[in-house]
Amino acid sequence: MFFSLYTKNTLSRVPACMSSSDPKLTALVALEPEIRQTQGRPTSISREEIIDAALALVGPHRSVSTLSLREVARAAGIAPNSFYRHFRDVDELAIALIERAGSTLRSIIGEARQRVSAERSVVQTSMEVFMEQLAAEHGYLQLLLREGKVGSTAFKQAVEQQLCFFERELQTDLVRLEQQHGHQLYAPELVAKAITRLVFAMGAQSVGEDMITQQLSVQQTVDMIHMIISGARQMAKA
Amino acid sequence: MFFSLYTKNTLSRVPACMSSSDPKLTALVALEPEIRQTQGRPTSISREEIIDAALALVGPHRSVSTLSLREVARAAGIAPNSFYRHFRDVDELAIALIERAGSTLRSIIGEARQRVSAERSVVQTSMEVFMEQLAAEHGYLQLLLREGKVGSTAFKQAVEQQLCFFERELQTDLVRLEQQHGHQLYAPELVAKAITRLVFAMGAQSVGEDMITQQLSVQQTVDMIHMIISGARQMAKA
DNA sequence: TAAATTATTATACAGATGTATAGACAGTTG
DNA sequence: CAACTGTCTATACATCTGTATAATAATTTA
Repeated sequence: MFFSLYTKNTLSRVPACMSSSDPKLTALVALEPEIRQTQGRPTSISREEIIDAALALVGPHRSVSTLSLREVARAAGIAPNSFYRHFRDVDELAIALIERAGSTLRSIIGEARQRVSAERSVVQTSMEVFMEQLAAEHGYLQLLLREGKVGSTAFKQAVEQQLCFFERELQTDLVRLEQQHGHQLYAPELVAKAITRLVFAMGAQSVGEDMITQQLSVQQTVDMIHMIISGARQMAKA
Repeated sequence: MFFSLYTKNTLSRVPACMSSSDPKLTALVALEPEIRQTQGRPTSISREEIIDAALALVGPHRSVSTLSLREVARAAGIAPNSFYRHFRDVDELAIALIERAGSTLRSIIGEARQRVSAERSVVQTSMEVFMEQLAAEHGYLQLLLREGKVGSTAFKQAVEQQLCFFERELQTDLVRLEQQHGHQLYAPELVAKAITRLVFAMGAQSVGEDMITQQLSVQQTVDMIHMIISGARQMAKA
């Protein structure tokens, strides 16, 4: 009787709604054949499950580029060679990981935007969403922050795209709120960019720290943001 | 006749003046015995030369954590086991790399600060120095930016410490200059921190970009810094 | 001179890695 | 039923890794 050495382990799945729908983003990575094969043995494991396994392997600190093919295959419960049926190499897996992290965060941010539309402070809400995602166990944000610095140009572009998305949303919200309060901002696109970068930098620093240290970072960041906004108002008057 | 397999390759040295002199910093890494051994065979290769070799290996993108002991030893022209005479493992080497990058950059910036004492803008000069270093072929700045995001907790702490040094020096400069101009800053330590993080974030983004894109980033960053300072002045009045 | 001490070396070994090869499995199509 | 086809597995191999061991080289000390 046949007994496989590779037993598939159970891994947490992400909801299907989190899959990418952005044409530019999916164009970056190698497409998975959408059409099911009409002949031959069906795949026992999906591309997504390998991504899940890899995602579980890269902890809060580890870089995707340090993943080995055998390691991922082991975690996914398949033979090392079966990996090739889904990805050309580990780099292709890494791109897929980034793509998924980006698209997932997009959908999350989309939901968060509706919270902002209430009377709550943009700054406060944005920070909350950011810290939530930073602390989230799936680690998508941490992955983005990490690979943007290390990986190839493709990695960095993927991260940069996400940051620009943040900025654009923040800018429109800022302009709207300032008008409501009778203020005006100097170079609102720069304000949004400064805030975004600052938040990401401060967030990346405080990852893995204890609760009170994180809260201190949040408070510091909020103060910094107030400086920026106050300065931008001042410069608009001049 | 004896013939060594490992031939020492020539590598660019850095001036001796760039070695660290900060007590807190050297306490972090394993101390190199300052006192020359009174007995036994002298070391044929110095700790610094191994660091040079490793620095040459990690290019603009590669992370220090991907270096292998044998690889470094090969590049330094020594036997793999000789590595242990200088470092416990590769992680310790990595810390030393970060430490050197930080101390080197601070000495460079220290020199640049004297340029500032003329009538030129602090902000403008600081940014110029920063971008110079980002483009410099030794890659110290890129190393700092990279390892802060990727490596283990020890790496991150080492980078964090370097950033704190930057902040402290910037803070004293800011306070002094503001007093000279009859201004006052709200929470100068926060101002210094915000500027430092922002500059590093913007710099990390524009690394590898073309000249005009980089110059745009510089201008944007300068504007951002002006916002922060203007805001901090405003908040000091209130 | 010889002894002591330390740095460095060559050799070796167990484990991990990427991948090539050939065959076993599970479906579809005739 | 028997081909066909694509997926998976087991095995194997060359390479690289970190490190243990023992021997050698170079210097100081007695």
